[in-house]
Amino acid sequence: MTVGIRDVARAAGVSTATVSRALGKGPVSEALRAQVDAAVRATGYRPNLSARRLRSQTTQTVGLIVADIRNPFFTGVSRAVEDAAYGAGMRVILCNTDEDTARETLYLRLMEEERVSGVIFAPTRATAEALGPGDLPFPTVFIDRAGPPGLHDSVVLDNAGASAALVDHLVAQGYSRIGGLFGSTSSTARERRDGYAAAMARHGLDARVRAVLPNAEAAEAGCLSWLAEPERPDALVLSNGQILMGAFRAARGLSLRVPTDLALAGFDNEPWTDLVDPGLTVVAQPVAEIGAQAMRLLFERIADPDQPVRKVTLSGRPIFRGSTGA
Amino acid sequence: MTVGIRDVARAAGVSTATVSRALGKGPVSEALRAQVDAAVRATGYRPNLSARRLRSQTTQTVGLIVADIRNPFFTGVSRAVEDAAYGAGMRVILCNTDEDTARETLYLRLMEEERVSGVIFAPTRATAEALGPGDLPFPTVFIDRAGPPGLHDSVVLDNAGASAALVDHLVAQGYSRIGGLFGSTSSTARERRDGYAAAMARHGLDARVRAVLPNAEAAEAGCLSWLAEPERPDALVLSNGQILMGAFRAARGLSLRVPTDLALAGFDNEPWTDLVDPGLTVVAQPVAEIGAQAMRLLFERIADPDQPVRKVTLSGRPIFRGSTGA
DNA sequence: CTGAAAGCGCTTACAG
DNA sequence: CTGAAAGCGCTTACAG
Repeated sequence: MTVGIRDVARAAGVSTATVSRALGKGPVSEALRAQVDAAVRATGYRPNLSARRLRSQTTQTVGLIVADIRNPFFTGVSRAVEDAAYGAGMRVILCNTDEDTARETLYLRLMEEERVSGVIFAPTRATAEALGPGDLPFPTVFIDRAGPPGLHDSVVLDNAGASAALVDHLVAQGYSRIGGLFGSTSSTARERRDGYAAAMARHGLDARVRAVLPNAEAAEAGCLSWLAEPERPDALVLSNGQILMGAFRAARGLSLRVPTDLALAGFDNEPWTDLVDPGLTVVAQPVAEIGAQAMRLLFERIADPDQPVRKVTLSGRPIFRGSTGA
Repeated sequence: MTVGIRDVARAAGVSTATVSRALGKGPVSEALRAQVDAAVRATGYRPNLSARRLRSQTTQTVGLIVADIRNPFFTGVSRAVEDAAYGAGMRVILCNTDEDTARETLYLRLMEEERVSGVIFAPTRATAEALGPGDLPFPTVFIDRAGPPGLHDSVVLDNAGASAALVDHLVAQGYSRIGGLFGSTSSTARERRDGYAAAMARHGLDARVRAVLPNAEAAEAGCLSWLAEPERPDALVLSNGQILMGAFRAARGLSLRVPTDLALAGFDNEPWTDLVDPGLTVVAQPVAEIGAQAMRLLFERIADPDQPVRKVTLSGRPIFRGSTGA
């Protein structure tokens, strides 16, 4: 009932081999190609991709495993990855782990069973550290989170530098009791924390660090208790857009005036950050560039599996707004 | 070099048929199953899904085609769909059309080539109206946008009712020059427009309707020119979260005070809508419920392709905030 | 419960 | 340029 390549061949009066060549890039005479095209249209033939993949031993597929698809950072990266993939004639399988190591394992296994050409992966810190170079049976590029040095290709932000820029700015604005709230699951959050701590030390200030799960709800709860303490910070550095949102909610819940009572500075230039009052100071990440570079590294790794490991570090762009008195 | 089912069979001292049965639900003795499990672990075997799909003639895959993955409405729906799918042992292929009919055609074709079990689809109005019941070679459930009555299963919001509730509320708050800005590509936007117009007529007020592409940039530009006109509205109904954001930006750009100079009421209870000042009155959509119902309809349609067409209509929940003087 | 054999729908050497 | 034939890695009647 469903039409196969044999039906097309019969309708065109040629062999299945010729149909296959006409559909692909094989050498076929103009006359036969026209017959095949007509037969394809007449029969409504659609090639079976499972059969094609099995036979040709190439899936033309890349996997993209992100930590949180609701996070606009990953939405932006995934669009760039998809654009690059479709431009190269590949499709992408998108998976979302919710920062859960069990789901990471599950999806890594799925990628293997799908026989993907390669994977772009934003791993939790736990998984990044557990994974040796030989543990992944396909070329892999880490994004947003690099893992231990030298093991995997990666595209990341200069996290320490970006954190330091925020601290320098806050100090210049006159703040000194500057706290830092960072995600607990990613190496990126850790780098941002370390960059914050180094900058604080450079200014001769005490680092005040806390960790939360990187979502708005957890961040709000963490800030509500922290900001109720007598020794509360007069400024906060927040390690991503979700945590920044939670902090902003907490400040509002406690009726703290921003930036007078509390300054806020974070990551990710999400659309809402300049919609609130005051606008929020953030480091904008080059999401499209991150996705595009990741695909480039992946393709080059697929083409030459034995080349040395590469790490691309991109700079963030600080945007100073009212939340830090700018 | 890559290990196949024959290698596992050899290692376990059984036939490939037994390995296949042990991995699936076939009848196998406990002893042999244990041998197979050990051999799978020893060899690191991963089944080839392309081969499995080709041979078993079932892909265990559903397609999800959304109009804009950056829109939190679709992100929310897709999470619900994925949860339901994985719970049923199926995977999902997610595609994003950007409201572009050419990409809709492309992805519909991809779904066919992937031999998906079924598709959940948020079509543009143009595509929904062009598609007869026989034009889709797989079971399909429309979400967010129903298309012409009686042709396809669908899960939608009571759009007209929700629009009317916003108009009634604005009238009760004392507004009368109430304009409506609606997306130009979806049947949903059209229903919201019609519900708005009917409610305005019921109140004896003139409807003032404009259309834009459903993204924040286009909406902001449209509002900037509209609100600069002498006969400008004193309140706006906006047909989705992106358009609402554009309108809010325009009001700020023109230094209009909300709700004194201009009231705003829209759709989609996105996290930022209660973060801005004043908070924005919106109709919250039951995104998780929409996704779950769509999967339910799809599974039932797959199980019984000849059952009558069904349409599930869900109610929105109005949330009144400061942007309408509430 | 188990194995030998056929075959899912394609692509690709191999001959011509 | 074209066709006949083999085979990708599985699953599933068919016998036993």
